[in-house]
Amino acid sequence: MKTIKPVQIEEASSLLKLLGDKTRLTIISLLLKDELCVCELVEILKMSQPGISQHIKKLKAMDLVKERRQGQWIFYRLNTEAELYPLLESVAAHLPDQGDKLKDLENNGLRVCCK
Amino acid sequence: MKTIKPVQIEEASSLLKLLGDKTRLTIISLLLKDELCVCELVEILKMSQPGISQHIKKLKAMDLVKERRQGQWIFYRLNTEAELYPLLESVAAHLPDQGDKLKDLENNGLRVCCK
DNA sequence: CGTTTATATAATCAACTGTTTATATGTTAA
DNA sequence: TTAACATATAAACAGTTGATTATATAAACG
Repeated sequence: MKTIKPVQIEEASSLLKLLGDKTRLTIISLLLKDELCVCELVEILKMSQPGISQHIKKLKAMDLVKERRQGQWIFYRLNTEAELYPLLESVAAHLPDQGDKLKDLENNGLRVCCK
Repeated sequence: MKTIKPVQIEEASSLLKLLGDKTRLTIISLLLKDELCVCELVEILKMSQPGISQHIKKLKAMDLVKERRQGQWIFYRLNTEAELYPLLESVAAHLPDQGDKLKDLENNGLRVCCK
């Protein structure tokens, strides 16, 4: 059994509010499998590009994701060193695997490769 | 390591949205220690009685709490058999203990005893 | 009965949220 | 430099939310 360092209720509720949105929670569970760029998320979530960017912005504001620019793309990944990451991880452990969504994307030739 | 039965992202995000409110998250963490009635929560959270009732109503709608009437009071407790309880419990494990709040209440003679 | 206490519901409202379209920034390649 | 692509930001807007006050329901008790 791993020891858990508690977080303040205020911080916890802020994180949970972010996760309490279907789109963002899906983004998080996808990032759990692999880093992704905005255009890939647009395809998977069938949502406008600015919509995705807005969600990413909120996740960044809570220090939950890191970015890595590669050419014209910006790849986002979970920040495993975030103070709230352990809580995020505990939540994620209850979510269904999203690997199939990435496979679908790849099969449709929409995966941004060249990493 | 306990096996986790995954829940749909839709359900999970609904629960997390509920928990993503400071007041409700505090209520949940208090109920983790003991059952409580509305008037006790009003004292602890310094909020209007209808405000508390509205939050309780939302928690009930998600089957997260059970109630037990005793005279004029209605005591609420967590429903440990709820489908989403395991996720709730995982989240709660990261929250600070709220035992002191109940102690304070007791010391001020505001605890509804006679249980 | 009427009064007090506890809780629920209704109505209201300001603030916030998630989305969209339009536009700006920035990188790549012709 | 210009065109194409990826992402960010701005503005707008409908829908939701968390709170309050006012009122209703219900139990306890004189």
